[in-house]
Amino acid sequence: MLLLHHLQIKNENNNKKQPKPLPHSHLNHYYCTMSELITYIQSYFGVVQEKDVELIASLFKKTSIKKGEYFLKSGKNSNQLSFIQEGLLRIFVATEDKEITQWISTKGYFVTDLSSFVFQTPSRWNIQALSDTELYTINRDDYTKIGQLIPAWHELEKLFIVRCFIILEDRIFSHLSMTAEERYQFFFAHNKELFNQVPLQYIASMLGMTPETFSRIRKKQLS
Amino acid sequence: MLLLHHLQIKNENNNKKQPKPLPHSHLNHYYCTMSELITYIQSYFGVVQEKDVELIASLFKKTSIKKGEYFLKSGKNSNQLSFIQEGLLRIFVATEDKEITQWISTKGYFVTDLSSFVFQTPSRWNIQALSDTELYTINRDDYTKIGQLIPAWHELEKLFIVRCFIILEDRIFSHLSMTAEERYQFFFAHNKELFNQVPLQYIASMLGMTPETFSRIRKKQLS
DNA sequence: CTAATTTCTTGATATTTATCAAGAGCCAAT
DNA sequence: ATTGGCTCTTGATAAATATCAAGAAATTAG
Repeated sequence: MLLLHHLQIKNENNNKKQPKPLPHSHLNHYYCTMSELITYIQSYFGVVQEKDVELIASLFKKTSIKKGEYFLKSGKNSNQLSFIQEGLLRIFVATEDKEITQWISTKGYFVTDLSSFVFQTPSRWNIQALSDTELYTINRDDYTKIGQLIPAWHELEKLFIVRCFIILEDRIFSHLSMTAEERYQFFFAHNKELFNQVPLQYIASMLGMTPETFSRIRKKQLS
Repeated sequence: MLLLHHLQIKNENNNKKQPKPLPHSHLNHYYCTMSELITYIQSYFGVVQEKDVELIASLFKKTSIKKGEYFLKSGKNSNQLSFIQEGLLRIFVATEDKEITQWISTKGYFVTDLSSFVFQTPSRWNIQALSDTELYTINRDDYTKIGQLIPAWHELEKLFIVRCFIILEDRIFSHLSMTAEERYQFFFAHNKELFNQVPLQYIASMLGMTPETFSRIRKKQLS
């Protein structure tokens, strides 16, 4: 029941066909959303088996963390994958002298350290709540069960991760081909809402510039 | 037979166990090597089934392309995945005024536009041979067969792609946290050989700097 | 081997971005 | 409402990197 609201099941697309990728959205996704996932599941299985969706949904438990608390600390193993129902999480690395924000995950996205979750290695990132956050969380053992119970799951999962891979390729490309100002503009065009919700210094870091540079570019854009 | 030389099958590790990730090698891989793949297959299946390896190997056909020829042109769909037996391929984007090199794939690596290969969308990259290159190539239909014939293949494939994902995460992080000089040093430390093999301007582009900046940093390092 | 072409280096200069420092604005807790 | 602590802005300056132009070195083609 938990997730059915988000799952948006529609019994269309009766034939099993190759999933289409979403429009190629440079830079504006990272971890992927539940509705994206479901679009995949639908197009992949044809009709989503109601019982399978129920099964998957039942394995996610509602959890929450308060602003400032950590979802994951670097060095720890990640044993959970969460869907953000409401709230914001910042993924960052603390170096000697400063923090580098790798990404900010918002409502509707999945979050985990994929590396740590999959391979059970120490997490490279800290993940901290920027606001009180509600999650639907599945632990690693339960997640493994999905693969055992739904034969085509791994194939689907692969497609999902490839999409994330592509998004990262694009993000690298943005650093090879765009100036700080261009990265700002692009990101702003696709993520306006975020600018009112989180400290701008984190967005600056995520885009690879200092808060001062960010502030100056921002001023220029507003005028 | 084709690939058995590379596959380096060893009938050790008799129990099926969780594959360990390779040491976390920031920035120095992108597409992954056959031996890495096989390490995975081995640890994943426990003992590699000789017949399965034969099967996989038999689907790869030896092909070659001459220096300057294209393995893939942007806009075309990628229908092949290749293992580089010998040679060098440059993955790049041609913009109005310049070319941006996204990566250089060397002997021992797989190469394709993953996005295009998996989703059959137009390739975003050009892939061109920097030298006469020998490949073992599998087409998309045959690749699909592997998944049909070896049930655990998709799970394994997922792990492989997650590894590639992690490498990209690190590469992004290098742009958020390192200067051009630091990126040069890091890359040089891990890829010395490449500096004698390809035009340095391509490495410069790949690291996100101009050839002039690259040249000056290089001079500084040598002295 | 030689000429043509491409690649690399170097210098001068411009632009972009970072750093440091100070103050202003904004929130949140008392 | 007031205080304290963040966060953001702004200015002055420094450092990093890009651009443009020319020539040197290396490579390739004939």
